[in-house]
Amino acid sequence: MTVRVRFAPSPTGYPHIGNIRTVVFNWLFARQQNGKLILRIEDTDRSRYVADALKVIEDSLSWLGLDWDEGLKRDGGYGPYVQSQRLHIYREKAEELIAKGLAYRCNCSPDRLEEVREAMRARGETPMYDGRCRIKAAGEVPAEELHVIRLKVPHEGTTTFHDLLRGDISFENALIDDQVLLKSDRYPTYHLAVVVDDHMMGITHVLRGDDWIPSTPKRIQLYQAFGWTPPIYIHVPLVLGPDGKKLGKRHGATSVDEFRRQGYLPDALFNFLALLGWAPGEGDEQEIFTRQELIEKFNVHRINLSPAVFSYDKLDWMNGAYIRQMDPQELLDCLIPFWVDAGLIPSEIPTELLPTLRLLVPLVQERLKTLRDVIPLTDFVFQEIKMLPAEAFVPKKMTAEESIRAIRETQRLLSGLVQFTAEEMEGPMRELAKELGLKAGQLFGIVRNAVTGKEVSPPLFGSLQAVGRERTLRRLEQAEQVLLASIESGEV
RNA sequence: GCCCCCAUCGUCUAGUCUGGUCUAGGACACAGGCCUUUCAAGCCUGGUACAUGGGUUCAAAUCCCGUUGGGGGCACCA
Repeated sequence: MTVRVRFAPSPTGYPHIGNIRTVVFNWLFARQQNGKLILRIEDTDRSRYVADALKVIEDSLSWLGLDWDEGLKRDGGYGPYVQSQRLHIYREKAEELIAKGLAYRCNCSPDRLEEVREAMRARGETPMYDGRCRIKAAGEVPAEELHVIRLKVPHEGTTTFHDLLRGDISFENALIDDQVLLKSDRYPTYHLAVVVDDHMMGITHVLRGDDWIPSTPKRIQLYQAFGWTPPIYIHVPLVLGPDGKKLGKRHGATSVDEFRRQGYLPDALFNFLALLGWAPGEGDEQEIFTRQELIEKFNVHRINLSPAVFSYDKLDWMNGAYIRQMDPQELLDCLIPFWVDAGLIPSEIPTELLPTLRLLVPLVQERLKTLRDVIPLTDFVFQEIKMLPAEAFVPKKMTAEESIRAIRETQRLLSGLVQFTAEEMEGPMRELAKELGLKAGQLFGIVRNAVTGKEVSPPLFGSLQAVGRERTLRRLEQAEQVLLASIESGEV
């Protein structure tokens, strides 16, 4: 039997990282089993429809490398894969259940339903439909009138389903609501559509968040009403925010697109997500895996049962690890859009700028946790800096006069270099420190603070080379002016 | 309120099925050190966990029950 799994988002928002982790599991399972991943769009809620959600869903999945075999834009013979294009099927199936006496029309008003639920809540009972229309004679609620169709769930007995990871899970039928199958706008609810589609599309395994467990018995009741065999259920634990609650919009930047914009690499995010709630085990202590390794090692039976908190710290570390192992040219290509977005370089990159960019890459590579980190790390190369206050140019155990002398000697040295490169300047600068009776760190610190405008920067000489001789000398000059002014005003 | 799921370091986890090799292993984060022009990276060292009570057993992180704690669900949303 070919494994067929699906991811069925609804275009009511942008895919967030919790749902995507579940897609990662589905994808891994499908790839490993040589099965198919189907992407189906569940757009049956017209009131919450978000116009560009579909495109963002597609882009997010593609960006993460989560390709699907069938579904949206990829026909596999089971289409259409967009539920709003299958309305006639759901209507037909709902009517079929009415004909079999397993469903009924209900014209209770939303207000009345709310009253009923409220009263039950007040009595400490599980709020559900009281079945007023369930006992009406066939035809009492005319098909032409505004109404919904509900499933007639038995009041006696229990409904049990098997979860691959947790074993049998049972629910009292008396606590299962007479679920609405077809809404008054003639669109199906999730419950009807998902059962009909999963069955008709030959879905073999349903891997989804365990927040769906409580509604699964409704699904089972429907399968029984239709006389179909349910798929194998694999409920995976939820992804929690740092506060221990189900990860969602309230946790801020959780959409896949935001991770992209923040400078996370798709491979790193994928690797991280795969390890959230799953581990290879058997003594395997590896953390960084290629996709191929993940596909080979993945095992649904090893998915954890308890929810996992999403750790930005660990993701940052992993992203940094991926960045460090990148080829410099590849990293440069990834970095350029971030420089452009920050307005540091034009989108049409002048060729004379390329050597500078190439020079910068090895300087920042091991310092980046995210691609976006490159902006604060290198902005001084592309734009004018704000001079630091005089104190920044006077290291401990030094006077302003000594600093001025150090700056002047540095200027002299740098102006005299034949080639303004990191290799050319390092030796002489170390010599200079010695001559001035300074530690290398003291002299370099002054220069760093003057030229980069920061106390933390990439390696100094490469930074100077990137800034260029002319601007380096000018900034040193400005630092000197700051020092002179402070001496005059008696600050230092 | 009712129903369901879950329970090893702060976090992600290995170990649990097939009790002994676990004075509980790894990773992230944290602390200290080395390296060092800053910051990183790298290397070394350190602290921190089997929720709790009762069983079963020669022996329990591992099996059973209760308790507690956490999470989720109870729509004409998915």
